[in-house]
Amino acid sequence: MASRARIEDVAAAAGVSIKTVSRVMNREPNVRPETRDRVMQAAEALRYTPHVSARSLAGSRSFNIALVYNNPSDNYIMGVISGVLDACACEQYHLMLSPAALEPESLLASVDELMARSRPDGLILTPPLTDAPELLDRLTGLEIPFARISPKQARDGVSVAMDEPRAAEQMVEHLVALGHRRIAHIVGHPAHGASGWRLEGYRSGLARAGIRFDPALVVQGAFSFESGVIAAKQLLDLDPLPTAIFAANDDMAAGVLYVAHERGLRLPQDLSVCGFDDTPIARQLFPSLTTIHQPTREMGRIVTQALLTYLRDPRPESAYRVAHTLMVRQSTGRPA
Amino acid sequence: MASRARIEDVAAAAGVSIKTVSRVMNREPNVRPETRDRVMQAAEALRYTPHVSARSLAGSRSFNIALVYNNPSDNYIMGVISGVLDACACEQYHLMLSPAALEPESLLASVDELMARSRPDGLILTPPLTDAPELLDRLTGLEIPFARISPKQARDGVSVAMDEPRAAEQMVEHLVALGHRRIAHIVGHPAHGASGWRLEGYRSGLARAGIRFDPALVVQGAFSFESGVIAAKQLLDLDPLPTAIFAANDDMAAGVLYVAHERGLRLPQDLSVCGFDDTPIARQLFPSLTTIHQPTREMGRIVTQALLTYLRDPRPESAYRVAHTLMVRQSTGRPA
DNA sequence: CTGTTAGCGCTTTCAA
DNA sequence: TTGAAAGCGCTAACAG
Repeated sequence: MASRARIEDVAAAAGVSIKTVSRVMNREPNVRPETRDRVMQAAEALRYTPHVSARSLAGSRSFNIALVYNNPSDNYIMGVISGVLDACACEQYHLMLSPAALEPESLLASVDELMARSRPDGLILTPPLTDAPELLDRLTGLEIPFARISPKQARDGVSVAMDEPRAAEQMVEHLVALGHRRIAHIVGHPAHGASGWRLEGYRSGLARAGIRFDPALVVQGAFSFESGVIAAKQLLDLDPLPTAIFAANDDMAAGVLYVAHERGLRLPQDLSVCGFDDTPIARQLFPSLTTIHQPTREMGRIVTQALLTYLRDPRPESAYRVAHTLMVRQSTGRPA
Repeated sequence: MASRARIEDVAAAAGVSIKTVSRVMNREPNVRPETRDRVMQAAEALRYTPHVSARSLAGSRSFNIALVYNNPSDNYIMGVISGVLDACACEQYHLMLSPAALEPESLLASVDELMARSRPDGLILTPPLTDAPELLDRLTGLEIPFARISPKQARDGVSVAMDEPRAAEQMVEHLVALGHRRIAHIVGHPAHGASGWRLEGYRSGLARAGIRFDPALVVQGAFSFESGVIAAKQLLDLDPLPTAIFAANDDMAAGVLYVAHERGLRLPQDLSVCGFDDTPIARQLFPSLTTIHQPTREMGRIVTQALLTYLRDPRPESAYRVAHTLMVRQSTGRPA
């Protein structure tokens, strides 16, 4: 590979000093438009790309942001990653991946390691790390900016979230409209804010339909397929059976479908099932799953844009909200 | 954050020159063990971590490797990523993600962009990019080292793969042992080497069992759920029906299950179905899917270790092989 | 609005 | 086996 053009080559070609080139490349003010154009042309002609390490060393920022995650769902993380990369591409930032443990000790250890090695300019936290108090305290202490996806507890700083209670409520409304009254709910993992919000939406959905809340119809799960299987067995041992089961995510809903099939129930005639998130599995199950679409990629993109903006110009408030969509498929229908 | 220790701090603490510290940190020879120990202790005491940008600028390597991917399966990519990160962590390398298009023009454009911005020291290619001729030619021209996961066509350089034909053959053996003779196959996407290997294994499995190859039982798919649905409909319109369908991946097998359920077939009594890859969906479908486990994380780890080794000491040959596992679950059984 | 100078923290080259 | 000096390519602080 022919050695790349350097800033001084561009400066020479444009007949200016390297500092002026630097100004243009960094979109700093105080450059005459005419000069700017000349520099831009020279840069393009030489196919000049600033050397990240040199910028980083001289400017003491790394142009890295890190995504700290601990989430069993590959689809969720890949969605977020795609969005983060979309936003990074626009601003010449790079993404560092940082899988982390949940236990405070090793979580903090891996974050310290990350800070030492990658020296990111900012972090993005995914649930449930988004609400890990030790982590938030550490980052605050380090004075490193971070952005949070779907945080349970509000704080100053950058965040993005769906209106999860409302989405869950709409799911219940959908079931009620089909004629269901005996609607069960499988709660998600307690560490995730989403579990509480979805339960909350479930309850308010029932309340709005004038259906009494029945604790026997609410079972604790953990967002995993296996936890859905266990919860489904418990719910399908009830007498009378619920006519619908609303699982707090798609994986648990898959567990419900599994048990329902094992027991020979016809879906959705004998039992309606719905999930949450709209992961690819929702389309691939039989019957295909009614669920709430969570726009993970968009969330990743928005929260990253907001973080990068924040890095330039910190403002205390920037909580973004994204829209969800109810995806009605084959797993919900009128009760027999 | 208190400013981090620099190499000169370590040098001062250990009573040596910064060059000696540099030698120790880079595991270069020509340092007395005693001196080395002293430096190591000082480094540890000061919690010294070399500044990546400074190393990169001075040493003209980036300590980045890039993963170039274009693969619809989140699980596959996340598996590989996890393995790559495992290997990177050991050697202080960083991973840059580079989603790419399949069309040669934009593929090359995004790779050029990657090279300009991240200046990776090496690349890792996933299928089907692993076999994109334009890409391989470009990288060879640039003289940038790359490693290939599951390459279709052998070349010099680093690679890792499973024995896919043998795995597919074993799957057929499993079906034959259950008593199946009329075994259909859904072929994967033509751009992937895996499609050919799995078809090859299917054919040799039949041959070894003395079963005549019947072209009517082989249908083209594309590795997607939808393509599996279409192929399944075609196969299940046959008369007589096949007693088993071997899909070249799990997503297509999910499509087969879907159609089988729609048609009221009992599984596995009326039809055995099996897939390939052992993605999470294999456990979550009903009935759970017999499949071949592909160790994506291990593949990512091995190919990265090999690439990093190659960067230090290029050798023409380093093709690694990983083991697969037949996962027998509920979707295969004796034909009625 | 533009240019000059001095580093950023490390590796390299060469000398000791 | 060790060290001194000279950059790597860029930005920051200041001067014009």
